[in-house]
Amino acid sequence: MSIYDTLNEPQREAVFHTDGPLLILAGAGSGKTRVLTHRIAYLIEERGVNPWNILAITFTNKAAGEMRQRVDSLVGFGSESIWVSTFHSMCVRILRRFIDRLGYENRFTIYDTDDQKTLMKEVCRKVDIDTKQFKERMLLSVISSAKNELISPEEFELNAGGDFGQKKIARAYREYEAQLKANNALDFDDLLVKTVHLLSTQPDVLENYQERFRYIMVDEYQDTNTVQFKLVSLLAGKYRNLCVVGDDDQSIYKFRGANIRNILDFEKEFPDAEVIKLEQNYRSTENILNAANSVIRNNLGRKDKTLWTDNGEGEKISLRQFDNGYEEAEFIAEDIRKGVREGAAYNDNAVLYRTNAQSRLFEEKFVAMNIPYKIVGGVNFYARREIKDILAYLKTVDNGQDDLAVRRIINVPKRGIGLTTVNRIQESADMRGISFYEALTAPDLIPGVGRSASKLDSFAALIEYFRGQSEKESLTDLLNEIIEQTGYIQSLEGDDPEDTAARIQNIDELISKAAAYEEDCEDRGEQASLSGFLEEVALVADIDSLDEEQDYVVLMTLHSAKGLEFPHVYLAGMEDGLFPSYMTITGDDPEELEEERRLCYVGITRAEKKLTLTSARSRMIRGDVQYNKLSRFVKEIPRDLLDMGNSGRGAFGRRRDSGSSEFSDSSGFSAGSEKSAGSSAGSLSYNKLVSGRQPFSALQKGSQLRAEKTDKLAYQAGDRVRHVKFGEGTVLEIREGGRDFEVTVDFDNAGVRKMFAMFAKLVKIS
DNA sequence: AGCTACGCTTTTTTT
DNA sequence: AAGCGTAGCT
Repeated sequence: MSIYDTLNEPQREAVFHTDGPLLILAGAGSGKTRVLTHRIAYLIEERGVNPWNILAITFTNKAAGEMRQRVDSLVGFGSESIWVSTFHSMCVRILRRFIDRLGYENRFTIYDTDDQKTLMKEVCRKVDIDTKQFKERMLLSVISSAKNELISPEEFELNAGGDFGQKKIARAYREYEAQLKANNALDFDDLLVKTVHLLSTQPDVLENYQERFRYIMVDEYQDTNTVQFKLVSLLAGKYRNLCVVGDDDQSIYKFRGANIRNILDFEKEFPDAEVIKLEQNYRSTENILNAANSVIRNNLGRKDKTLWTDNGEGEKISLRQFDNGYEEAEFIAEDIRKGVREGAAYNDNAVLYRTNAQSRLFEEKFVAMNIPYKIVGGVNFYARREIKDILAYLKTVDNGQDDLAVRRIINVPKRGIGLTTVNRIQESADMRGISFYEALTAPDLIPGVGRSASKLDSFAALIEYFRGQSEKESLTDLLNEIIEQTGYIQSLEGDDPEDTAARIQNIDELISKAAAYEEDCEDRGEQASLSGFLEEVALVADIDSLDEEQDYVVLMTLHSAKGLEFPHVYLAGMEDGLFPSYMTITGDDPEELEEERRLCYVGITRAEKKLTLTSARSRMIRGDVQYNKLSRFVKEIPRDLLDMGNSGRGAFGRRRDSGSSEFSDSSGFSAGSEKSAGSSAGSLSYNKLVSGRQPFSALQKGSQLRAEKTDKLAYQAGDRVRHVKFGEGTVLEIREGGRDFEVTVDFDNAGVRKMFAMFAKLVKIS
C-alpha cells in the first residue's frame, strides 16, 4: 500500500515517468495537481532526487504555495528546498543575482502597467509621437508582443522596413527601452526577456541553473508564451527532464502572448517526448461535464479529448434570464442566501463574469443583503492610488534612480512644486545624464527654478531624513513615519472626504502586509529589507489573496477562476456582446471567438455540483443601455441538460415578464428606485430602464435592506448548537452587528466559523 | 506658477 | 461612471 495506489492508471504512468521529456494533456478537473505533487514526492522518495534539484513552475503565487504545502504533507521533509514559483518570481530571483552581467544594477525596480503607461507618455513626448494617433496602450501592447516573441528594438526597426507607422513604433520601442534602463527598471515582460538573454549569453550562469534544475515541471503549459518556452528549453537543455502539464482547451491568454503552439511544438522540440492524456474528471457531475463538452466541441483544431466522469448525473444546469443586470444580481444574491439557509456555506458559491465592471451590481446587492463576499481582481490592491503613493516613497527612499517614483510623490501631498518645475528638473537631468532625484538635490544648477529651489531643498531633506531612518528602524516604523511626516492622511481628507476612510483602510492593510513580510523574513532567518518588500509587492496577483478558509462568496472574472473549483458556480452575463465580447463577434478573427469559447469551457468546468447560468436582456454599459441576446454559448448546450425555471418559455424565446415569482422579495431594489425620479415601487420595469438612466448613487445609498433582526437569540455564548451543514459546535461569541447578530461558533468537525444568526439557523441542543 | 473645473475617451481578459 | 487632459482662474 502506497500513496500512489490512489491514482488511476494514466496518472500513475505520468508520476512514474520521471526521466526525459513528458507532455501531460490534462483535461479540466482530471487531477493534474495531484499528479504533479505525487510526481515530486516520487522523485524525492523513490528516486532519491535531491529536492534542491527540482523546479516547479506554476501560474500564480497561490498555486505555488498550495503545491508546496501538498508536497509537504506527502513527503514530510525537504519540500522547502524545492523551487516552486511563478515564471516571474523565478526570473526575479535569477536576475537579482546576475543581471549586472547585462549592465543593470542588481537592485532594479519592477514597473507595473501603470508605470509603463506613465513612462510611455514620456517617451511619446520625447520622440514626438502624437498620442491621439498612437495610443500609449496600443504602443505598449505592440511592444509587449514584440518582447514576448523575443524581438529586439533593432530587429523591430528592421522589420518595419519603409512603413511609416511601424518605424514610428520602432522609435518608441527603442526609446522606451532606453528609459527603462536609465531608471534601472524592468517591466513584466523584461523579467522573462532579460533572463533568457542572460542565460543565452552567459554560459556559466546557464550551466549553473541547468545543474541545479535537473527536474523541471511546468503547470498550465497552454498559457505559456514564446519567451517562457525559450526559458524552459534553456533550463532543461542539459538534463531534458522536463514535464509540462496543460490543456489546450483551457488556453485563455492569447491576448497576452500565450501560444498554443507551445503544446503542439513540444513534441517537435523534444521528439522523444512521451504524451499522456488524463481524461477522467473527478470534479464535476455528468450534466456539467456534458454541457462543457458540447460547448467546446464547436472549436476546430483542438487536440481530441473525451472527458468523462463517474460522479453521476447530478442536477440540471439552471438557466435564468432577466430584464436587466439588477434583477440578475438580485436573483443570484437571493439564490445564494437560499442555499445558505439550506445548509450551504457562503464559500461554496462563486460568481464568475466576463468583465470586472460587472462586479459592481453584485457588490451592491451583497452589501444590501448582508452576504459576505470577496471580489478578486478589478483594481489591483497595489495599483490603488494611495498604495502607489506610499510605495513610491519607499522606492525613492530605497533607490533614487526610479524617476517615475520620485516624480509621483514630489508634489504629493502638495508642496507647491508644480509641473513647470518638474519639467525643468527633468530637462536638466536629461541634459546632464543624471537621475531626476540627483538633479533636484542641486536646484541651483537648474535654470529657471529660482523660487522653487527652497521647496526642492526641503523635499530632498525629507527624503534624506527617511533614508537615515530606514537604516535604523523597521520597515513598519518607516512606513508609519512616512505617513506621519508627510501628512499624507490629512491631505487625503482634503482631497476627497468621500473615500478617505477606504483609503486609510488600504494604507493600514499595506502596513500589516509589511509587518507580515518582516515576520516572514524573521522566520526564514533572512534580513528584511526595503527592496525585498518592494519586490514581493510587485509580483502579487489578486488571486493570491484568496483564502479558502474564509466563509465568503467569491466574485471574479472567468480568467481569474482558472484552476479553482466551487460546489456552486454562477456564470453571470451570458449575453452575446458581453460574453462572447462584442469585439470578438464583430472582429474577423475566428480564433478570438474560439478563445472566448474556451473561456466559457473554463467557467463551466469550475462547477462541482451545480451550475447556474444567468443573463440580462438589457444592461448598462459605459453609461448607456445595451440590449443583448442570450449568449451563443448557452445555445450550444443541449436543452435537455437545462432547467429553465418555472416560466417554461423564455430561455430561448422572447423575453419574459419582468420580475419573477420565486424570488419576489421586492427588497433593496424598490427602496432604491423610490428615491429615483419618481419611478414606481416594485421591481424596475423594462421601459423605465430605456427612458432614463438609473441613478446609481441613489440606489447605492438608499437601498440598504432592512433585514428583520430578531431581538433575542435562543442561545448564548457557551451553549451547544447544531448547524444543518457544519454539525454540532460550541458558541464562542455573539456580537451585535448592525443588522443581525454575528455568531462565532467552534464546530467540532468544521472548525471556527463566523455567521449571521439570521442565516445560520442554529438550534440549541442539550 | 500652481490649482481647479469641465469636457472628453475609455478596457475584455493579467503576470 | 470614472479618469485624464486642457484651459481658465487665482
